[in-house]
Parts: sequence; structure tokens; C-alpha cells
Amino acid sequence: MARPPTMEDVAREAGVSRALVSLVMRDSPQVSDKRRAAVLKAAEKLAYRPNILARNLASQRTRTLGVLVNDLHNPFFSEVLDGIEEEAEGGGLQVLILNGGRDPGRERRAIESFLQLRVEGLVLIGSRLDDAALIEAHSQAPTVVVASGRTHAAVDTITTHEARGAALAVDHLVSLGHRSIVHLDGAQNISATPRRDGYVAAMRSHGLEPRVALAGDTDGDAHAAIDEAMAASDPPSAIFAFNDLVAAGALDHLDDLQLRVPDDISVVGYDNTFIAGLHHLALTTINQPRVRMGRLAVSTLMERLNGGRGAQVQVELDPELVVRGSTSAPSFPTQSESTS
Amino acid sequence: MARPPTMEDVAREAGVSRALVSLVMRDSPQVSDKRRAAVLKAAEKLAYRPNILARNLASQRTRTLGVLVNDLHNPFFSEVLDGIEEEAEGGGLQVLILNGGRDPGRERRAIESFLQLRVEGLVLIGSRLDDAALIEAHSQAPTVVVASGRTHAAVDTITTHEARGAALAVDHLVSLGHRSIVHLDGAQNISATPRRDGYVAAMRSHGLEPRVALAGDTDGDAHAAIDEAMAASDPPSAIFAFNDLVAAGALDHLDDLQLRVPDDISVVGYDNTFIAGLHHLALTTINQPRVRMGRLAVSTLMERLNGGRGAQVQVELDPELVVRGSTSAPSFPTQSESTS
DNA sequence: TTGTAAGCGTTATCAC
DNA sequence: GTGATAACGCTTACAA
Repeated sequence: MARPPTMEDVAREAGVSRALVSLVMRDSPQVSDKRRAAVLKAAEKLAYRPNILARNLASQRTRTLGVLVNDLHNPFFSEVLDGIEEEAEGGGLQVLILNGGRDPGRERRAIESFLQLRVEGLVLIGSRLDDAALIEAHSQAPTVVVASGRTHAAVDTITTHEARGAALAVDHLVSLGHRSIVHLDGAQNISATPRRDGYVAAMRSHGLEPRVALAGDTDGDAHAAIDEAMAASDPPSAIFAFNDLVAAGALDHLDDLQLRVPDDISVVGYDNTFIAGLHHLALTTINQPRVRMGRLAVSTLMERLNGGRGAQVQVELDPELVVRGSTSAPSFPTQSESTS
Repeated sequence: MARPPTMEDVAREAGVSRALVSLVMRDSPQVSDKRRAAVLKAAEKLAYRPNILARNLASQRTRTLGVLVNDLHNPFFSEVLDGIEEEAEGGGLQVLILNGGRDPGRERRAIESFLQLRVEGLVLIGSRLDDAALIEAHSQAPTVVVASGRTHAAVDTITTHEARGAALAVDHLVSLGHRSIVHLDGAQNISATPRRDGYVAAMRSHGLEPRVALAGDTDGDAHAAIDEAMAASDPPSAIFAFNDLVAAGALDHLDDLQLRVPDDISVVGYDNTFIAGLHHLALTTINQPRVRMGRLAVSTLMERLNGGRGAQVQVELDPELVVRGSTSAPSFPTQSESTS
């Protein structure tokens, strides 16, 4: 690879000063049409491409956002990314994406990379970083946390009320007549706690006993948890899975076990990703407004970058129940019902 | 945000020269333990973070790879990314991800961004860029094209033989007894041509008439194409969809039409993403070794960066048929069969 | 082993 | 309008 041409080369070719070329590249109005044309022609001829590293270093600005995504495999995140990219494009911000891969160590390293690259803002989607790390990041670049299932003291937050979302799931199942409902817990996922807590509280409010089985946040994580739940003396009539991926895994394994959904057992997911909408899954689930969350994250960040805002931004959107075909009334009375 | 500390600040704090700090930061062995400790302590105290922009500018190296992904929504791509990230991490390369969003204009801008950032190599996954653009990119930074469904004259390529993959699908369906097989075409997708061509050739080799319906590469693109195909006087007994996403959309719409899969109609996808493996879809599909393709892309790039290699690398892996539950023998003889 | 000083390719502040 | 020239924060010979 030959050394790329520099501004100096273009200046020489066009017979002007380097500063003039710089002005043209940033299309400053205060350049004569004649010179501008000459510079552009020279740049074209040399296939000149501004060195962003040098530009950012000199200008002390990067106009770049770092977006850390918890898990690129989960469609939930790519849909939030859509919103982020739309809004960033409108604001003239470059978006850089790094994948946390559901690994806190990797998340830390990603943030470090972003900060070393001097991004002007950070968006953390579904990140597992603790408050200390968030505050540390925020002190270096304005940070907004998206979809963490709670608000954070010191950082702008865009999230949904996930405990309420979990309650929507439970209420729906209870209203159908279910009394024995197992929750497949999200384990290390940042949203595991609020969803589990919401589930537990909602169960109790109905006078029902919560039953939590440890699963995870991917489709492979449902298997063992289902086995455990179904092996109980009192198998559940419904399952509230941590998210759509886990719910899909649950559907698979219930199928292995010859259990029909929803006839033998009902299943609810969370996130309302496109997977839930597939007719063959037809997953009843809890919607989060993903694209909107992404857009809000970036617009919040932009307000901060533009110097506005003092108070923390804590947006908490409402989750919504989306009923599809994976839930129905239990086919026969559950044990707890028959004894009550 | 306070101005971040510079190397100069650290040097002053530690009572050494800036160059010494630089050596420590890149942990050079030729620094005395005493000084090293002092520098690290000062850096720690000031929460110093090297400015990568400045480092890259000065060293004329970035150790960074730009990865352009055609569509972050398609799980196929995130799985290729897994391979890329694994291999890059091993090689000490930073990976930057940009989303092409299935839009050639956006792809061009992404490449431009990467080149301006002076990435040392480019990986284009499922990119729609034409050869001229590829050659142009390759002249600036070694470029490897992944999963484009063909080899490219002037650029390293890691792909599978997609015409052969399509033939596997057709052969499978024909061996089950299907004779009327419609292909849902990938439209603008880079792989649309090889898969369609492979389909057409395979059909002809069996003495069957190819039937192509224009669809696309997302789950929403199947609807109209299915309607068109099923409205024909001679509706097909099997569908070979462009990819798993389209196949999933096809399953949905066939469901709308009250057609049972595979009893009334068989469906084959392409890519073997996790979606195909969901029991409720149980999609027969064509596998591409995604992670391996990602790893190969990066290892190829690294060889180039290390100065090795003259000849183009053209890796063409074999696609594989994965039979699941969405295909079976047609339930009743098709028209063409009954007349033969 | 450590320090000095000359870049790296820009932007930005001044003069002219 | 245009052109010098000093930053920007770092790396890297080359000296010491």
C-alpha cells in the first residue's frame, strides 16, 4: 500500500497553501470559487482522503459515538441499533459499534477502547457494568444506558419498567387461569433482576408461590431449567421466560418433551423481537419500543453534547403485553387450584 | 468533561521524560523496574488513558480492522462476526463494525469512513459493492470479501459455492419427488444471482422448468412472492427460499394461506442460522460454515498485513444440506408427474 | 536505560 | 481570501 496523499500533496498540486486546502475540505464559505475548484480537482486527481486521525487530534473533536452492544446475536439489540443509527445520522455523528459478547471483561475493554478513541459519547445497551464503572465512563464521556431495566443514579437512562413488564406477563397468565407459573431467570443478564423481582412480586400479589428456575439469556439456556421445572412433583402449567430467545429455546425443549404449547403448557417471552412474531412460534411476549429507545438514547446524548441539560435524564417507557398463540387457559385444573 | 491528562502530564508527575512514559505504555522491556513503577503509578493516579488518535497518527499504524456487515438483523452475519472477533483478538487487532443496512450508498460511506480512519484491513461481509469499488478499496487497504457467493478477480475471497448450495436444495427436493419447485429470489442481495443460477441450472439438469419469484432477503419479503407463486394455475409443491429469513417469512405466509408444511408444501432455506434450528420451524436448509468463514477472513488479512502472500486467496468452502422437518415427499402427484 | 527533538497530518489563530 | 505557523498527543530515531 502506497502512502496515502496528504493535504500537503493536494496543496502542492493545486498551487495553494495547506490551510486553504483544509478550508475547502471542511467546505468553508470563505474560499473563492476559483481556488475551491482547483483544490477539489487536485484532491480528486490524487484520490485524497482526509486523515480523520489527524483531523480529530487537531480539532479536539471526533463527532463519534461509541455503542456497546451486549449481544449481537439477540435481535433485540440490532433493533435498538436501528434507532441509534437513524438518529445519529441526522445529527452528523459517526457511530462505532463494539460487541460485548455477554462478557463483562470484554465490555470493560470495549469501553476502554472507545475512550481511547476519544468518542464523544457512549451508549451502553443491555450492559452488565456496575454503577462504579458507569460513573467512571460517564466522567470521561457522556454516557447513556439503554435497556438496563432500571434507572441509574448518575447516568442518563433509557429503559422500560421491566418489573411492570414481568407483572404484565404474570397477570395475563393468571387471568387465563394459571396458578403454577415458573419463571426462567436471566441469570447474569442485567435485566434478570428486575424481571425476576417483578415476577415474584406479581405472583405474591395474586397469592401465588413464585417458582424461579435459573436459565440465562440465550436459546440454549432453557433446556436444563425446563427439565428441572417439569421434574417437580407439581409441574407448572405456564412458563414466563426471561426473553424471546429463551422462550424459543423453551418451545423447542417442550417439543422434545412432547408437551404441546399452549394446550399442555403456556409460554410467555420478553422483548417482542421478530422471532416472537413468527407464526410457528406465535409467542405471547412483552414489547419494548426498541427503535424509539435507540433514538432517545442518541437524542439525549446530543443534548448533552450541545451543552444543554443539567439534570439526569431518566426515561422509563412502558412495556406492553402482546398476546399471540403461545398462551391459553390451562387445559385441566392445576393442583393448587383443586386444593383451594 | 475535563481535558484528559496527556503523556506530558504523566511524565511530569513521574519526574521522567515523555519518551520514557511512551516506552512504558507500550511495555517496552528496556525500562528499569524503578522507572516503570513510577510511571505506572503516576498514570494510575492521573487516570491516564493513551490517546489512540495521536498514537496511530505518530506510529502510522492503527492495528485496526474495519468490518462492514450487510445486515445486522440477519443472524448469519453475527455468526460470521463471531469468527472474525475471535481471530482478530488472537492477532491483537481491534475490530470496528459498521452496518451497511442493505444499502449500497451506506456501504460506500462506511468504507470511506474506514479508510479515513486508516484501518489496516477491510472485511466486507455480504457486501453489494461492485468490483470497481472493491478494487478501489483494496488499493487503499487489503480487503477480503466474505460470503459474496462468488470469487472476485482482484480481491481475496472467502465464500461458499452457492450455486452448488442451491443445487443441493433442488436435488433434495427432487429426490423427495417434487417437480414443481419455486425459488424465492434474493433480489438485490449479492448472493441472489449465484443461488438463482444454481437453482435454474439444477432444475434444468433434472429436466424441470425453473420458476423464479422475486422476493428479497428479509422475512417480510416472502409474502408477495408466495402469493404470486400460489396464484398460478399450477401451484408449486415446494419452495426454495433465498435464505432462512425469507423461508421463515414464507412459513408464516403459508400458514396464513392454511397450507401445512411439509404436508401441503415443502420449504427449504439457506444459511442454517439458529432460526432454522428452532423446532417449530425445523427448516431444512443449506449450511454455510459461518464462524470458520469469519476466522479465515481475518487470518487471510493478517497474512497480507505481515507482508506474506502474493497470489489472491480464493477460498471456496462447501455448502451442506441440513435436512429437518420442513421438507417431505409431495402428498399427491404433481401435474407434471401425472402427465409424464 | 533515559532524554532530546523531529515528525505524523490535521486544525486554528493570526497576520497580510 | 489566503498563507504562515503554532498546536494536537503521541512515536521514534538518535544522543547521551
